[in-house]
Parts: sequence; C-alpha cells; structure tokens
Amino acid sequence: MSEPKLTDRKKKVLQALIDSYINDAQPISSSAIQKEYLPDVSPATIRSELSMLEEMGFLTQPHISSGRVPSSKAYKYYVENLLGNQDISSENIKQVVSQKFDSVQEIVKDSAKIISDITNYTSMLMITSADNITIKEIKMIDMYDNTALVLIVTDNGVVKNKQIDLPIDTQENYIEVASGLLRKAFVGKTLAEVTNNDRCLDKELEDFRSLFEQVIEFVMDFKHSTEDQLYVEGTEKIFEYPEGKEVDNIKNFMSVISHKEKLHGLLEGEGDIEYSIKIGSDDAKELENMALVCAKYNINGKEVGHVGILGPERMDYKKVLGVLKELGIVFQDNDKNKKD
Amino acid sequence: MSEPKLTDRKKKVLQALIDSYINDAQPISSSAIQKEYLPDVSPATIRSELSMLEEMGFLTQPHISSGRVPSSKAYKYYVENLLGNQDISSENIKQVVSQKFDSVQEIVKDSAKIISDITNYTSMLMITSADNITIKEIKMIDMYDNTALVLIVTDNGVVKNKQIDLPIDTQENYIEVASGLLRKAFVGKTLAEVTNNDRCLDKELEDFRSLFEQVIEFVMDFKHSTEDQLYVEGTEKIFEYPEGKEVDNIKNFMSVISHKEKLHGLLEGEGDIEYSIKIGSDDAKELENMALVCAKYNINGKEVGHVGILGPERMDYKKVLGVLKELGIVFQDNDKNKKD
DNA sequence: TCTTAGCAGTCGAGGGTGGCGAGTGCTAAC
DNA sequence: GTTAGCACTCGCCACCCTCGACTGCTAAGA
Repeated sequence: MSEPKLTDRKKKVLQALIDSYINDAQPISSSAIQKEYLPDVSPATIRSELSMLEEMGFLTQPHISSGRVPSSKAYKYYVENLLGNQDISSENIKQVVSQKFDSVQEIVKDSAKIISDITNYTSMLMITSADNITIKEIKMIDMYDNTALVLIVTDNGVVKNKQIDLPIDTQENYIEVASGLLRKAFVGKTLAEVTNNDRCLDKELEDFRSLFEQVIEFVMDFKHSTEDQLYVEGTEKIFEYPEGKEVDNIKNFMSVISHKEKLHGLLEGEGDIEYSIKIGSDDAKELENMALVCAKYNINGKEVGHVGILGPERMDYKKVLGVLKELGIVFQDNDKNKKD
Repeated sequence: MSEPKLTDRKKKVLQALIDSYINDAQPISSSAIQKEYLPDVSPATIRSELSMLEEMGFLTQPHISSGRVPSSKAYKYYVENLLGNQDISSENIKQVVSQKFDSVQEIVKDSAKIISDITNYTSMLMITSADNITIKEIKMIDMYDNTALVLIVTDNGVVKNKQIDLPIDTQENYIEVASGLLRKAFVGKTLAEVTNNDRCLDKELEDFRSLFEQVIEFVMDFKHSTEDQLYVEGTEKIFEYPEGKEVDNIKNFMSVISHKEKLHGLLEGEGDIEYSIKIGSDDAKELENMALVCAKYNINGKEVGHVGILGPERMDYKKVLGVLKELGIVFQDNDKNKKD
C-alpha cells in the first residue's frame, strides 16, 4: 500500500486524535485537540484539517455533530509512521527467561500469562509450524494382545506414541521387519514430507500397507495435535474496556479466541515475516472492531509458534510492541521483516 | 432440605410455568398457563395458585403487572420432583465409546465436544483424581546415544513415555534387567501408590537408584499433567440464548469457565456423590443466573474426572440429564447417590 | 494564500408526558 | 373452592422538547 503523503500538521493532528482516542474511547472534537495538543492554531484550522483527513479515509464521524473517531486505516498509518519509541519501563518481565521449565508447554503458558498481565489485553500463544519437525527415530514395539505401539521421536525431543492394531496372522518377526521398514521410510523426513507425500508402496511391501497407512495417519494426528495447541490468557480483559460493553463485540471476540482453525491462519500470517498487525475487518473479517498483534515466538532460537495479542482496535500499540520487544519477540528494527 | 408439600394442582402449575419458561424465557401469565396447560380451570384460579407459590418462594415477578418467573428454588424442586423420564433419542452418542484413543486427553476432548453439541450448552471436562489410575505395563526401550525410553501403559488405555538418560557405563543387558525390575516394582500399582511410597531400594538394586528416581519422577509428572486439565467446549453457546444478550451474564459466564481453581471446586462437589446440580447464586455465588450440572466421569469403570454442563438457570435439565445418562455418566436411578 | 472569528445548522442525549396493553389482586357471587 | 368482573399497576413506546456539543461555511484579516 502506497502510504499517503501528509503534511506535518496533519500528522500531528492525526496522532493527537488517535492518542486521545486510545486513551478514553471518546470521539474527539477540534477544540479538544487544540486545547491539549495544538494550542498554537485555532479550532477552525484544526477543523479544516480534520475534514481533509476524513476525506482521505482516516477518520469517521459517528454523526454529523460529533467529534471524529479514527478508522482502521488511521490505526495502520499510526503504527507504521507515528509510533515513537516503544520502550517501556522494564518491569519484571525478564523473570520468565530466567526460570527453568520442564516443557515447552509450561514456558508458553507462563509467557502468555505475563504478556496478558502487562499489556492488559488477551494474549494467545499457539504452538505452530510442526511442518519442519523431523523424525529422528521411529520404533515399533510389541505390547499385548494384538496391539503394537509405534513410537516417534522428533528432533526437538518430543516422543509421541500410538497404539496400532496388528493383523491377526502375524509372523514371528513381523514387528522387527515392520520396524525396519518404518525406519527406512520415515527417519530423516519432516512431518510435512510424510503427510504430503502420496507415496506408492513397493509391491513387496503390500503386506504392510495397512500399517503404513496407520502410521501416516498417526503422523498427521501428531502434526495436528502439536500445531493446534493454543494457550489463551486474560480472556476477561475485554470487559475492562468500553468495547466490552457491547454484546456484539464480545461475541466476535469469543469467536476469534475459540476457533483454533481460524486463529491459526490469523496468527501465522503469510510468508516469512517477523510480526504483523492486523486491524479491523479489512484485514480479517473476524476482527471487526479489534486488532491483533502477531509475532513469531522463539525458544532457544528455534521458532516454536506464534504469539498474538488481541484487543480493541484502539489498542495501545506502543505498549504492546514495547512488551514484545522487551521479551525479545519483536526486534529493534521495526521496518524490516514487517508486513501490515 | 425438607421438600415442601405441594398439592397436585400446584405441581402442575409449577411444572407448566417452568416448562414454558425453559422454552422461551418469557414471564408467564395465568391465562397463558390456562390456555396451554390447564384449560379446565380459570385464570383466576391459577392466579391464586401462583400467588401462593410466590409466597412459598418458588416464583418471582419482575414487576407487579407482569407474569411470573421461576426462582432458583423452583428449578431445584423441578429437577428433584417434576422431571420425568430423561430418555432422549439415542443419537450417535455411542460412537465415542467405540473408538480407540491414545490418551485420556483425546477421549475427554471428544466427549466434551459431543456433550456440548448435543445439549447445546457449554460443557467442561476436568480430569481429576489420577490417583486411581493403575499401571498395566511398563517397558524400557533402547533408543539412541545414551538415551532410553520408559513407556507406561495404564489401565485406561493410555500410553505415556519419557526419555531417560542412561548411566554411561551400562552393561550389555542393562535395559533388559532394568525393564524387568521396573515391571516387578510398578505393574499393578496405582499412580498414588507409586508417588506416595518412599520405597527403600534393596541393596542389590543400588545400581538402579537413579533410574528408579527418574521413573518415579516421571510418574509424578504424568499424574500432574493429567490432573487438573480442563477442556471447555461450546463456549459460544451462551450467545444462542437470550441470557447471552446481557453483558453481566456473559461476564459471569466467562469468569466461571476461565478460573480453573474455582471450577475445580464447583465440579468436584463434596463427598462421594454421583452427580449434583447447582442452580443460581445460592448454590455458588459465581453461578448467578446460571446452572451447572456436574457428574463424575468414568472411563472403563474408573473415575477419571468430572464433567460439567453450564447453561442458563432455565436450562433444559431433562435433555442434559438425558445426555449424561445416555453417555453412561449418570445412572438410571435418579434418587440414589444424589445431592442437592 | 493561509488562518481565524462568527454564526447558523445538525443531531444525539436526556427528560417529561400520555396512551396502550398485559397482567395482577381483590371482591362478591355462584 | 371456583369464577367473573373490575380497578389498579406498571413497563413499553412514541412523541416532544430542550440543551449543548460540534460542525461547515463564510467573510474578514494577516
């Protein structure tokens, strides 16, 4: 999107208006801007600026005799051009990093809580991108009755297992042979490779067709169950804002946070971007009156998922980005690797 | 609570009123009851019954010239005395039972979804009391490097695994020996027995001390990760009812489903009861305008957790209990093992 | 050409009023 | 014990009015 050219004063007016609206969610009048932000010019001047900004699509008026309210476009311009330094008082955020955790889940859960507490918005952490996980080892183990267990060890240290029914007339060494075949077929492959490939089996493997099918299905399940893990914290934050007084807003809000599939798409975004900010229903129809700040989430330098912060459109972007930066999620350089 | 003595006609009036209110959430007038439920008596008669029922605390009037609305007390009387047979058309509920699952989590998640879909209320499943889960099989498997995998199969069909570091100087048959020892020590024990016991190892087992410690720790982790897990399905169902138009109700609702600790107390109830129905803020202050039907949840005859169905106070108790019954969660005999 | 004071115009919010209708409670008669 | 009749209550809605917060426009001033 080519960014519109605004005069300095228009920028000031726009910034004042957005800052003010982020604060108290009230339409702002020309005289209010004059009093608090631009005492050097008269309200009339500001009015003419406002009407131009409105023409350009940055502002809307709830009704003709009310003040102005920023549009989604305005927020986008704001985060791209008007946001100053997002340093926040480095509170006790770092505590997360210093702790010791027993599982990715725990880190992620704690992070979500902290992010939500500090920003005062709802935070979501989703463990995604299971595509690149590779299978390091695969084993088949005889269990009991006619059941065997297939074990998969991945390169990020996760072991997953699945019970599988054996054919009734198995030979002595079935398990061993099958185990070898599985290893040959799957070790070193990524989950994506395993699940996408429609591999055709050699004739000699015909006996193991059912087994292979079961294993591939298992890998798919594994991929899905890993991808889908979602931690939401601070669900009730929405009620702290005037937006939470509107049932429709709450409904939208709940719909976003409780549909994993949709959320997945929203959080991951497209391409290889570090973070993105989605504002309003233009960016995603679910996000009416809301904004979602998304970023990749890394642990030990490995990308494990995505974090999202969900709030009203007039979210305090400065604070949110500040927190993400502090947590090392979003980097200093704002304008690289970024997409609206 | 000593249940009040009501005449047959009062019961009929009360039942008519509650049935009607469950249907459309509108205050009911004497003439409406007369028309649809009791055409043999005049509205005036019903009015006098109504005013007596109100005096007894079963009904309230939103305002003096409106119809009546059932009180929490009425719902309680209703579920205890007026609820007929809760058989519902046995839909495809049983499908859950026939499937094979690899973890309690999966079973529970699916059940929650199904319960919510069929009842059209929000369902919550909490896995509690992992204490009684017994270990059915334990195996140790050589993996790679210096790592082995310990597998635990429990009696409810769940397999859990953990990677364990081996001592550096293992003998040839270490795995086999260890596997046998583990089996001897743990198979048949409940998780509680394993984790509580401060077992002192025989001297001869000294070599395996570290292994045993790791395994016991693993069992503890397993127990903890299993306990307290909460699955909520159908969060958005509340919006399908007029109660979901009130922000305060939604707020309460969200507060109930997002605070695990509170929910824990609510779902578990006190003592050894099969199920309980909590209605309104008298039963639990969080439950204003809401009702929560709770029951123990068993898998293969073993209690693994509790299920809760959360909806408006004027919930369709018949349907809810019918579904629980169909799923084998609540038993035929309503009046045994029951509490408030 | 940009800025500003002045002024008319717009419209939402809030408050008061009055009629309608759905229900009730009471009473007296059956 | 039941019922018809009737007076009464009160929420709802539509209407109207005023107030005041802003605006856009215009014409004069820098």
